[in-house]
Amino acid sequence: MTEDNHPSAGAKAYRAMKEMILDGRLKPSASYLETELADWIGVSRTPVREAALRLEREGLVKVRPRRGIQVLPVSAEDMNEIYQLLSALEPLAAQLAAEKGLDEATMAAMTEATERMETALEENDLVSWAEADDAFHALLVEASGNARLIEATARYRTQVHRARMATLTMRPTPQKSTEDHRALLDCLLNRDPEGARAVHYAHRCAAGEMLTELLSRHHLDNL
Amino acid sequence: MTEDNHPSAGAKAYRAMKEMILDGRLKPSASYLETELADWIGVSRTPVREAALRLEREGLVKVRPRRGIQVLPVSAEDMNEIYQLLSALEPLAAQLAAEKGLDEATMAAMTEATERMETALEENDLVSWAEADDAFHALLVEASGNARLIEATARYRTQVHRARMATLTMRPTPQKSTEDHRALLDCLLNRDPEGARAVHYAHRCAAGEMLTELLSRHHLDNL
DNA sequence: GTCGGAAATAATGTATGCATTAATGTGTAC
DNA sequence: GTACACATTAATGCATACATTATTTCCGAC
Repeated sequence: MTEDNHPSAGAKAYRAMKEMILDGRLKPSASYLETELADWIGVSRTPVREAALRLEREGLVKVRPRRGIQVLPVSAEDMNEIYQLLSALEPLAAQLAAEKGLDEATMAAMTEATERMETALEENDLVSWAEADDAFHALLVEASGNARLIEATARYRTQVHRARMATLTMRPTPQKSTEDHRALLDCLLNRDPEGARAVHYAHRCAAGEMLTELLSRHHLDNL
Repeated sequence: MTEDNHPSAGAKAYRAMKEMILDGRLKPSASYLETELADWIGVSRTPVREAALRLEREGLVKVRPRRGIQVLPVSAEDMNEIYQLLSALEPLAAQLAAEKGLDEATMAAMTEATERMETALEENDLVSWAEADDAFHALLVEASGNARLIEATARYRTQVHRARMATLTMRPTPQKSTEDHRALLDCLLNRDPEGARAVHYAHRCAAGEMLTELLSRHHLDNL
């Protein structure tokens, strides 16, 4: 049957389903049966069910009794909620990271991510820019050292990713955004917690407003 | 408005396990087998496993392959992490609630909770005080209208509850804390988002420092 | 006597079958 | 013709059986 059983089937189902949602193979608002997904992934219903429950907790799907596992569309209102949260959480991460100080590896990685954003901006390579931006934010939260904070922000990453990708070409050139990252990095290196918090809070609020405005203006309510 | 009134075995297992952790029938640091819990609750392993995975996601237990489901002790460091998060999340809730304005029912309920805190303080009834305090915070977050914010804070409620109960008799009389609530309520009624945020942020920071200091001073690392 | 390896045991992870339940379609009655 | 009810069908939720794997114990060799 399944010859590829080295990683656990539960993790396989989770990753497969998440990936399928992310790349659009499972369409927003559409519903899928447990059996259907199980066949498709190559595992039984149990791990699929497990994964569905987990994805439901993460807000990506809704399991509706007898009506299938529905991929939840991300609305402008959802992104507004998420950005409100991230505008509280990430500045906290920035503050904590500045208080603790960055270790060598993190410092290098964040500097590198910032430079990648700057060069991508010059070359107008928006996809590379977004990737570097994602990496920067992930590193920042990691650097806070607060495991629960890391976990909480990770939960929203895929949804933010969907929205960001959809709006990448509509948004203005991320000049200011890139400068914000450089400014935050300076605060981190100078061990200035209050500055880091303030800079990143402003950054997040601006990003959130820009994104939700874009989404509602373009009626992107089904990401 | 938790509609988890299903007679389903899954919900039953979840509630039973959470309750057993909360009231100490399942002891911190101890491990329990899936079969054991299933027999004890009166369902099969499947819903127990489901509940265990959910509780692991909530940080209450850790499922360790072949070593059972371990009830995680809450350490001073854990409470520090949680209070850092809540110090970011709840002030946001206060701000959003003040921006939106409270509906009649919420306004009444929060006013009532505040009054209960005040009378409980006069009568030195710490348990009632803590209950009213919990209710106030829950109402505040609900009033933010941000579903993800509500969900995120709910996740830490049981752990905070454990720590608060353990330290209830050690802490100084919550005079200042009660006054803070009254001040926050005024900000909410006056529709003062910035004030609400600031007042509640200060409140949360103070509460967090007090609690973690108490926990580490009394070496309460196994709640 | 101690260390290493192999086998047995026990607990998890997965699959499957069964029963419950909700949804839909058809038939009959008004 | 429409509405309501009953029956059929199909999908989930749960339980149980099975397979996988890790841990521990025992035996043998050095």
